[in-house]
Amino acid sequence: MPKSTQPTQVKERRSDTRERLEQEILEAAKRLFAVRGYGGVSLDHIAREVGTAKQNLLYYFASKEGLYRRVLHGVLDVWLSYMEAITHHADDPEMALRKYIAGKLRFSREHPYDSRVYANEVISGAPLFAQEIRDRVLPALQADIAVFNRWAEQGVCRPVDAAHLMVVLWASTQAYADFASQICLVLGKPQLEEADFAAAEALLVDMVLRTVLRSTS
Amino acid sequence: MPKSTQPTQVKERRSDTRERLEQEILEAAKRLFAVRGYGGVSLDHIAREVGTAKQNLLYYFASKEGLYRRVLHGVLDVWLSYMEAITHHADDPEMALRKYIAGKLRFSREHPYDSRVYANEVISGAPLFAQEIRDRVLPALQADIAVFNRWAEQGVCRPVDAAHLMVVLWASTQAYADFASQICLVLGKPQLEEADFAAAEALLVDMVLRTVLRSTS
DNA sequence: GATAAAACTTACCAAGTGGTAAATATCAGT
DNA sequence: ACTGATATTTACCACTTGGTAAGTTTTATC
Repeated sequence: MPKSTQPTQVKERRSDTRERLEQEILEAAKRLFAVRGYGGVSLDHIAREVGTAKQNLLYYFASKEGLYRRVLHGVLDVWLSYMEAITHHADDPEMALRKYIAGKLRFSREHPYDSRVYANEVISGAPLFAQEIRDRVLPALQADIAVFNRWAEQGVCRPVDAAHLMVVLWASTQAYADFASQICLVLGKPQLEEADFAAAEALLVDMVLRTVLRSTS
Repeated sequence: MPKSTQPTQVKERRSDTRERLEQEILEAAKRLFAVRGYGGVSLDHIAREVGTAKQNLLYYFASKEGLYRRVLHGVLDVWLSYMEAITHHADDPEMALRKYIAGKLRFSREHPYDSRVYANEVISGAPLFAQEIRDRVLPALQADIAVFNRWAEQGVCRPVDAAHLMVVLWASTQAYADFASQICLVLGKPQLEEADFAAAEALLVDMVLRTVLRSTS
C-alpha cells in the first residue's frame, strides 16, 4: 500500500504540513526562549527539538531574530486574548477587577512559556518589544486607568493610583508563571496546582477590593 | 616623575589591585548577565567591559559558570542584606510590614541589576540557585510565615494566606526593578524616579494593611 | 508521466565560543 | 640586583554560532 489514501490516515495536504511544522517550530522556539532567553538558544537547538535541520528552519524563517520576532508577536496575541479589559465592565468595578485578575491568572496557568518570554524580553529592556507594547498594550491599559479615574470621580471607588495598581496586579499574576519555581520552593511542592491558583486569586481579589471599593458594610 | 609615589596618588598595593579588578569583573558580569542572561553573555564581552582580555578573566575565575556562581552568590548577599525580616518586629504587624515593603523596594531601587539576575535565574528554573535559595532564603521566609500564623491565632491580624501574601509582596516590589522598562512605558517617563517608588510603597502598604489588619476604626 | 514549484539536505563559511598552555611582564621581599 | 610569586599577554585549540549556496527529493498540477 504505497500511496493509497487510507480512510484511517488521510495524508495531509502540503500547505497543512507547512503550517503545522511552522507552528511546531514556533512552539519549540517559544519554550526554549522562555527558559534560556534569546542569547541562550541556538537555531540548531530549536531545529533538533522539532526533528529537522537548522538549514530547514532557516527556510521557514529568514533569520534568528525574525523567528524571535514572530514568537514575540504570537506571545502578545495570546496575552491580549486573555486580557479581560476593565473597560468591558465599566459600570461594575468589583466585577471588572475580579474578571481582570482571573483572566491574568488563567494566562499564567495556561501559558507559562508565553509569560516567561514576555518577562525575559521586558527584563532585557524590551529592545524589540517596546514598539509593539506601545501600539497594542498601552492603549488598552490607559483606557483601563481612565476608567479607574472616572470611578474615583463618581465616588464609586476610592481614589487609588491606578497605574501602580495595575503594576501590582500585573506583577503578582505574572509571578505565578515566571517565578513558579520559586513559589514551588516556598509552598514545598514540585509544581503549582489548581488550588494554588485559586488561593492566589482569592487573596488578590480580596486585597484589591479592600483597597479599591468604598466600604459599604 | 617616573615612580615617585606622590601624596596625591598613592600607588595601591598589589593585593588591593587584585581585589578591585575582581570586583570590577563581578560588577560588569552582573550587569551583563542581568540584561542578557547567562547564555547571552560571552567572557570576551565581560572582559572588554572591564578593559582586559578574556584569558586574564579566566585567570581570576576558573570558568564562566564559576564566575556566574560567584555573581549569584553576591546577588543573594545583597538581597538578604535588604531583607527586613518580619520576625524583627514580631510584636507589631503594621511596623513589620511597612519595613518589609520599604526594604524590598529600596533593594529594587538601589540594586536593579541584582534583582534582574535573580529574576533571570528563577525564570529559567533556578538550575544553580535552587540549593542556595533552599538554604538561605527559605528558612527566613518560613519564619516570616510562622509569625503571620501566630498573629492570626492571637487575633492580632486577619487569617490571611501568608505564603501567597509573600508572593504578592515579592513580585510587586521586584517588578519595580525587573520590569522597569514596562512601568516606564505605562507612566510615560524615561526612567523611574524616587516619587514613583514612594507612590508604589504607599499603595502597597495601603493594600497590605487593609488586607491584614483588623479594622480598628 | 512530464514539469515546475515547494520542501528538505549537503556542503560550506567566517566569526565567535569557552578553555588551555606557554611565554612574558610586573612586583614584593631579600 | 636577585628571585620567586603574581599578573597579564600571546598563541592556540576544537567546537559552535548564524547564515549562504547549491544540490536533491518530494509533491501538486497538467
